[in-house]
Amino acid sequence: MARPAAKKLETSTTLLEAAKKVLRQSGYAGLSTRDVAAAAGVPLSQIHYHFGSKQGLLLALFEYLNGQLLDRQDALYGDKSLSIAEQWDKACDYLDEDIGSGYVRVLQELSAAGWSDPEVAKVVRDAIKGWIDLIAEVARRAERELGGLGPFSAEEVAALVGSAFIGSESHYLLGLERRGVPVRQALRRFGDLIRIAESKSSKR
Amino acid sequence: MARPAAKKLETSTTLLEAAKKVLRQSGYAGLSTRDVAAAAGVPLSQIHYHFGSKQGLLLALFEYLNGQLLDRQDALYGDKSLSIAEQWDKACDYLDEDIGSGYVRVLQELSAAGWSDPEVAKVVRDAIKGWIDLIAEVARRAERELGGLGPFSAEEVAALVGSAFIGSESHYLLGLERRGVPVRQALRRFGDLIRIAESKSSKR
DNA sequence: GCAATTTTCGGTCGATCGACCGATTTATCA
DNA sequence: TGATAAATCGGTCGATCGACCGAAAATTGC
Repeated sequence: MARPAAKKLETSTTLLEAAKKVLRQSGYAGLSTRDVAAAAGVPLSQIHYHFGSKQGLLLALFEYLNGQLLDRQDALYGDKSLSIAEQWDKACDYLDEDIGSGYVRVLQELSAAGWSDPEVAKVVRDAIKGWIDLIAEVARRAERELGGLGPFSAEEVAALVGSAFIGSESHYLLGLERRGVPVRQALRRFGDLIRIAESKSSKR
Repeated sequence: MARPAAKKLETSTTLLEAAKKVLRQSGYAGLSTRDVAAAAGVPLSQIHYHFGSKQGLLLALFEYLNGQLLDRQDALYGDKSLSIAEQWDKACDYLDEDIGSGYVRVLQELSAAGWSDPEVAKVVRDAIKGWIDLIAEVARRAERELGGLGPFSAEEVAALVGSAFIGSESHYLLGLERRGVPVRQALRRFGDLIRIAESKSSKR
C-alpha cells in the first residue's frame, strides 16, 4: 500500500531513466516491466513498489520528462528581448535537440498510448494543451506587433503550429525526412515568413 | 443444407474488416489475433493461414484500406475544374469523413507501429510519401497560378501541409479538439487564405 | 467419380506478460 | 541501542500472447 514519493532518488529515478531508454529503443508496444527492470539493474518488483503499476510508471515518466522541459519553455517564451522569428528559430532548435535526445520518440509513443488509455491521454493532452496555449500567446503578440494574422485567430494559429510540429515529429519517426520530405527544413522556412512580416511592420 | 448463400464473403476480407474494427476499438496495443478472429467469427488459425503472421495481417490491412482511398485521392487531385481552394476544402471534408469512419485511428495506429517495426514503417511511409507528392503537385500548380509561395518551395509546402494534417489527427485522437483547441477549424481557415490569394491573382 | 489441392477447424505448445507475495535487509529516530 | 518503517529481493501465480500442428471438410481439376 505504501506508495512513497521519490524520496530515495536512486532507484525510482534509475527506473524512470531505464523506462525512457527502453521506450526509445523498443517503443510502447515492446515496453515490458521486465525490460525496464533489467535496464535499470533492479528486481522487477521494484517497479510495483515505487510506481504501483506499469501505467503508474509511464505517467511518472511523462511528468518526469515534462518537468525537465518546463524551464526551457518558460525561458523561451518569457524572454521578451527575442523577436518572434528568433523564438521560432529557437523552437526549431529545440525540436532538433529533442529528436536527438529521444524525447520526441517518447512523447509520440505516450501520445499514441493515450489514444487507448484515457488516463495517459489526460496527462499528455494537458501538457500539449499547455504548449499550445504558450504558442497562442506568441501568436497574440504577433497579432499586435505585425498587424493581424490574416484570416486566422491566434488560437487557430496555435492549433496549426502545434499540429505541424507534432506531425513533423511523426513524419520524422517514420523516416520520411530521410526519403526526401523536407520536414524540419520546411518548419524552419516558416521563420523566414515571420522575418518578412517583421521587416514590413518595422518599416511602417 | 440451408446454408446462407448470401454471406459468402471471403474469409480473408472478413478478417481484414474485423482487424480494422478491433484496431479502432482497442488500438494497436490491444490488438490480439484472438480478438480479431473472434470479431470475424472464424477460428484463430485462419489468420496464420491467410496472412502468415500477425504482422502480415496488419500489412494486408493497410494496403486494403489504402486501396479504398486511392480512387478518392486521384479523383480529387485529377479534377482540374476545381480551384485550389476547393481542393483544400474537399481535403478537409475527407478528414472529417475519415475521422468518422475510424480510418484516421487505424492510420495513426499503424504509423505508430511503424516507429518500432521497419517493415510496417516502409508500407506506411510509402503511402504517406505518395500523398505528400500529390500535395506537392497541387503546390506547384498554386505556384504557377498564384505567383509564388512566398519563401517556400512546393516540396516544403507539401511537407508542412502533410505534417499539419497528420498532427491534427493526432491532436484529435488525444481529445484536444474537445478541449478547445480548434484543430480542424484552423485547417479549414487555411482555405480562406488560398481564396484570398486566388482572388488577388485573378484580379491581376 | 476420383484424386489433388485448398480451406477450415479445434487444440495445444512454449514464451512472456503484469501483478503479487513473504522474507530479508537497510534506513530512521526515540 | 532497539523499535519501527522503508526499501530490496527472489520467486511464483494466473492470464494471455503468437505460432503451430494434424485431422477434417470443402473445393477444384481431370
